[in-house]
Amino acid sequence: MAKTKSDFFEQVFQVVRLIPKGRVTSYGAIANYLGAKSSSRVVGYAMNVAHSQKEYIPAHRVLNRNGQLTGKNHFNNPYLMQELLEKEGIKVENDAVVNLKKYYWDPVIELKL
DNA sequence: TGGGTGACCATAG
DNA sequence: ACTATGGCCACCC
Repeated sequence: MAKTKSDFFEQVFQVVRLIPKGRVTSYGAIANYLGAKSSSRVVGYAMNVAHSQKEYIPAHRVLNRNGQLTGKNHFNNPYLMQELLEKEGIKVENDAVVNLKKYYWDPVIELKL
């Protein structure tokens, strides 16, 4: 692993990129996957700079524990996040994912070290 | 070095 | 049901 000042962010981006199309996960799940010591806030912080990354980060697939599109405000257009999700077959209403349990993708379970 | 901030989460009243 | 608060930990100045 290349040692960078933001090695943590890279790991977060890596996991986010691994999220299958049509699936979503939560900040807490990613934080838990990287290690319980990591707080979910840091994951959100990583997403904040995600748009600045060279690689495309499907940040629209990352939601909070409640399934709400809390980060939509950080997209170029607030509607973009919802549209991207619906484009992948995920229904979104009132800034929240419908049937979250059905689309939920937990890296701890799916990637299972 | 230290304080402020945050796209979160859980608990308490 | 809602708001308030603390904890969490990496990043930026």
